[in-house]
Order: sequence, then structure tokens, then C-alpha cells
Amino acid sequence: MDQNSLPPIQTTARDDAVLKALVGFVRAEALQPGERLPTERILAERLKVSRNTVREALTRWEGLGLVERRQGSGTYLKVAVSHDMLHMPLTLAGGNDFTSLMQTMEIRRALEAEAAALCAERASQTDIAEIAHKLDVMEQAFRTRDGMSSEEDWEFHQAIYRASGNPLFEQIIAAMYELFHRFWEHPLGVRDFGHASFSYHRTIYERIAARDPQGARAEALKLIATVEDDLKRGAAKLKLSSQT
Amino acid sequence: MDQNSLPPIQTTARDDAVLKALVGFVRAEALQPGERLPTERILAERLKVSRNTVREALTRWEGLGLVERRQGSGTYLKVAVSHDMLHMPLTLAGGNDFTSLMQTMEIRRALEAEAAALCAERASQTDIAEIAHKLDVMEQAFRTRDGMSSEEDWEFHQAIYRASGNPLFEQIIAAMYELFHRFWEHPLGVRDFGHASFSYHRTIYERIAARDPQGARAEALKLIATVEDDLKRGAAKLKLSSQT
DNA sequence: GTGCAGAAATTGGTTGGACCATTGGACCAC
DNA sequence: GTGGTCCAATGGTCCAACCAATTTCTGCAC
Repeated sequence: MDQNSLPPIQTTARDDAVLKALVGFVRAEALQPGERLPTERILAERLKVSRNTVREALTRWEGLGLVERRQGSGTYLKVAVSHDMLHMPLTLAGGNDFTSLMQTMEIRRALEAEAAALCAERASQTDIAEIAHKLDVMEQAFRTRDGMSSEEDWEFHQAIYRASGNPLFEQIIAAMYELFHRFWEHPLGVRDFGHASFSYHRTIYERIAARDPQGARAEALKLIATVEDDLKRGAAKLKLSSQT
Repeated sequence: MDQNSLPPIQTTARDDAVLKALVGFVRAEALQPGERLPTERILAERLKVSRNTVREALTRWEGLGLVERRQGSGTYLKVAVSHDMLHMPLTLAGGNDFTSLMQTMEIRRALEAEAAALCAERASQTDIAEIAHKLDVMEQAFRTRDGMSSEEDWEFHQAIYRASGNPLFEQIIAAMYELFHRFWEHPLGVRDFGHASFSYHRTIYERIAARDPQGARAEALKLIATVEDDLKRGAAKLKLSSQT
């Protein structure tokens, strides 16, 4: 017998109903990320539920990163929402040692290479222009500030993930990046980090623009390899003892 | 100056504090997944916060899938928690359709290949024996039940992820796999699925046992490719219209 | 008019208390 | 045993008020 043919009955789903209504509202008003949603009090009144229920629903959305709440200001949409969204919350048992750091780099290596290849296959001309622009900005920042271009660097990579046509790349690598940063800016410092990988950004871009998936993948792998080397060298220099 | 050395002061973070305390409680009591947490009323009293605040905190955990609430019964732990968890809520626009499924397959392709390669490099003899065992079980199940070996199949892959030495592979792919199943068992049915990919399991194992990272990666890619083909064919057969 | 300090309104965060709906066990009649 | 009934425990919802951060308005000094 198929278990799915007899799903458990849903007796109460107030807050789910609130979220559904909210999705409808966002659609109807064509709200964009960054815009403010109605007040909790207004929502409660309009939807004929208690403010408490509204808050539980919004808390869930906040936990999923869909909205941001600012006390005294309001609740703001962070990403586009739709009624057929699928949530896949994933919690990682992150460590703070060097081993964990290298583990995030292994994930990033796999995804970065694939994203670059897919991007070379599927990016539109607009996408490529956007990537080129981010590259220019990054190189400019790199020269004027001599190496301190982590923010612009990141934006360049994000543009590639977006152009890959698969939003999961950006989401997963962003999580890795956060884990990465927790460790990296602190014990290692930013110093001359990034010099070695600099030139590969342009070569990746060139392979993408040339519609060469395998080339893009190869260049991305080279870039990640230099980053990993930098990390290993930095960690060795600091005599980190956690690499068991 | 390092921004991390001067974190913004948290004047209100009651519910975060509640969750932190709860992590401590789970650790102290060595609670296992499936066990029941204290009641909301008790938590509120013990932590000297209002029950509403406790509820907001638990709502967040529930949204992240860490905990399950059953009215009239209690709140139950679903997964192991720790204080250095990293939450990575992934959101797919497009829900239950074929596009989302293919997007998860792209992620899996990237990670599966990397995991197989790392496994070939780093697996211990014990790991390899374990993988061989899972492979035998799977092949046995495949022959006796003629294709219905999804459970054993999955265990084989998990053994590889574990032997890669990086737990992130298993965690991330597991999330993808869950979505995969939700779609695959229901609209597509299990039918003759898996026949095409069957032989690659053994070839992957052979490359791993031979310590051949590139070979293992190549075989893993072939396996994923056949799975993707199967999915496309199955979806086409069902005349799914969501592949825009 | 301009600029700025302080008041007032707005908005999310928290509290405490009440009641409802579901669950699961205890108890009872048969 | 079987089936039902009752009851206490527990999560779900509601209300009304107040706190804290933010934004907006107001009015005064210049």
C-alpha cells in the first residue's frame, strides 16, 4: 500500500495560512526584495488572527532567511518569494579548526568548478557583461588597495554562480563562505592573501566568454588550488596545532 | 581593524539566548534525536522568560527542522544539535517541479564526483572493505528484487561520502537526496529506475580500490549522467509541463 | 529658511494570563 | 481483552499591555 495515499490530516495550520496569504500579498503588490511588508499589527487585523500568530509565521520566514526584521523600522523582504517555494534547511556541524576550513574548501572546489563550467555553457550575453563588469571593479580595487579586494572578489564569483542558472550554487557556496570567514579573517588575518589567485579571475572570465566549459572548469580549479595553498601556508606560519 | 573583534552589542536577543541555553541543556542531558524536550511552560519558568519567547525560539528551530512539535504530546528533538551549528536554509523557487529536481542533480553531480575522487585518495582499507560490503548488499538486493534497491544503493553512496573524510559531502548530498525522493517516488514511480546506472557502482568501487582518483571521478560522472537521463525520460513520459 | 535637539508616533520584542484543541494515559463498564 | 469516557498535560491561539529601537515630526535657535 502506498503511504502517500493517506496523508495525515492537517487540523491546525494557522501560521502556514498566514504565510500563504503573505505570499499572495507579495505577488499582488509585486513587492521586490528590500521592500517593506505590512506591519505585524496590520497583518493581524487584516488576516483576523492574533498578532502572536503573525509573529510565529514571520519568525519561521526569518529563520529561513526570507525576511529581515528591524525593531522600530519594520519587516523587510530579503528574497523573491513564490507560492511554490521549496525549503531545504540544512544544518552543518561546523568546527572552528583548520580541518573544517579545508573541508569547506573541498566543497567549494567541487561546486566552483561545476558552476564555472555551467556558466560557460549557459550564460547570456547580459550575464557575461555583468561578470566582466565585476571583474573590472575587482581588478581596480585590487590595484588601488593592493590586495584587499575580498568584497569585490566575492561579488565576481557570485555573478558567475548566478549566471550558472542554478540558484543552489550561490546559496551553498555562500554558506561555505560564511563558515570560511568565521575562521579566516580572525586567526589568519587578511595580509597578502589573494595575490596568488588574482590572475585566475581573468582567465576564468575569458574561458566563460569563449564558451569553453572545460577551460572554465580548469581555471576555476587552479584558482581554488592557489587559495588552498595560501591557507595552508598561512596556517603553517601561525603554527596552528589543530590539524590533527 | 577587524570588525569581528567588536561585535555589535545585542540588547535584545532573548530567543537566541533561549536556543543557546537549550543547546546546553541537550548537551548536558545527552538528549538523543527522538527524545522529548522540556515543556514550553517549564522552559519559560526555568529560563525566566515568557512562554511566548520560548515559542518563538522553538518556532525557529522547527522551521530549520531541528525539532518537531506535537500538540498535546510535546516537543521532540529531530537531529543532534551543537553550539557551533551552521544553518544553511536552501530555497528553491519552483517547488515540486522537474526544474528543481535537475538543479539538485547538478549539485549532486559536482559533489559526487569530488567525493569519489577524494575517497580514492584517502579511504582506509577498512573504508574500502565497508564500501565493498555495501556494494555486495546492493547488488544482491538488485538481483533478488529486480531493480528495487534504492535503499541499499543510497547506503553504498553514503559509505563513499564517509570515506572521503569530509562529512560535509554526506550532509549536503543527503539534503539533495531527500528532495530527489520526494519527487521521484511519487510522480515518477520506481519502476525500472536504476537499471541503467547499476553497473557503474561496481566500476566506481574498482577505481576507488585501485586508488585512481581521476578514474573514480569519471565513473561517478557517468553514473550521475545515466540517472539524469532516466529522470528526463521519465519526466517526458509523464508529459510534465513544468520544464520551461 | 536652516539645522538641530527633543518630543511623539511607529514598529518590532517581550510579558503574563487566559482559553482552546489534541494527545495519551487511567479508569471503568461490558 | 475491548471499547468507551474522563482527565491531566501540552502545544496552539488569543488578548492587552508595556518595553526598546527607529523614524518622523515639531519647534526653537540662528
